[in-house]
Amino acid sequence: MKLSATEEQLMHHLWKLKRAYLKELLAVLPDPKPAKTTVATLLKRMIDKDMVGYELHGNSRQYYPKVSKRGYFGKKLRRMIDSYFDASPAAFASYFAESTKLNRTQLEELQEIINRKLEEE
Amino acid sequence: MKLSATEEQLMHHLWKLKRAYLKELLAVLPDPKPAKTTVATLLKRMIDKDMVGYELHGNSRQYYPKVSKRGYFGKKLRRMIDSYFDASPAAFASYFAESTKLNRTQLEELQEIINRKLEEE
DNA sequence: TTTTTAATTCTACATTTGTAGAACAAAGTC
DNA sequence: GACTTTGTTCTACAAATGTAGAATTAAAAA
Repeated sequence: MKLSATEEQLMHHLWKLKRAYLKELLAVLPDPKPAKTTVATLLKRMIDKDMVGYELHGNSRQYYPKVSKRGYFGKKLRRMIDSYFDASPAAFASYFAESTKLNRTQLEELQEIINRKLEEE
Repeated sequence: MKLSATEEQLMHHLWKLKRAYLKELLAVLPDPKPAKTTVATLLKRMIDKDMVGYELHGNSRQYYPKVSKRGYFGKKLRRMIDSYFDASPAAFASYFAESTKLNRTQLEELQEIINRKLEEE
């Protein structure tokens, strides 16, 4: 299932807070803040999409993400690699490595990670 | 500017064909093919968004992408890195390297690319 | 217990997206 | 010249998205 752009924004806050009441979410939203009913509507839709769950505390709900940020991102990235790199992570990796401006330290760190993976086998 | 999901699909075909008449686009679309007016509508919207241009040949138009696939993808990826990795390409790179299953050869190729970049300075 | 606060549900409406019929036009074919 | 192909524009409409007021409720505070 996919979140709309605005829903995804909200999800980012929820991922950060881990669990939050409506009020707490509203508190962290940047100005101009939407109406509370707007956020409530979004949350309801996200629940319908099974991306958010909640726990009842008294009469109100403490919301939490039902998908991890990593998991959600991973799927998103995979879809992108499928359509833009013909499903080849290696092709994507080489594009990324070529195109991104990483500094020496960052490149060396990457090298480290790859070395570790190579040994790991 | 951003394309909707369906518009993006169509764009992929246009990127592949480079330039195409409506008919040619329809020809490559997978079954079940949409009505020609559907594609025409999408193209018009993409033109409004300045993502597609055309050249008049007789009474009809030869459409072409006004953004490159790489360019469009690059922006998309950057936005994702901004929101999921706090704008740190290095953080993303390390997530990717950790999480993706590349085989030995692919890892070695990556290593190659990184080495080249390191020397390049 | 009256009032306030925080939340929830319902309803509503504008915009964007996905999809396509109807109508019309030009260009090529018979 | 009549017919077919290809394309374009207009109009339309359902679904999804972005946004929020009104009404209602329950808990908390005074």
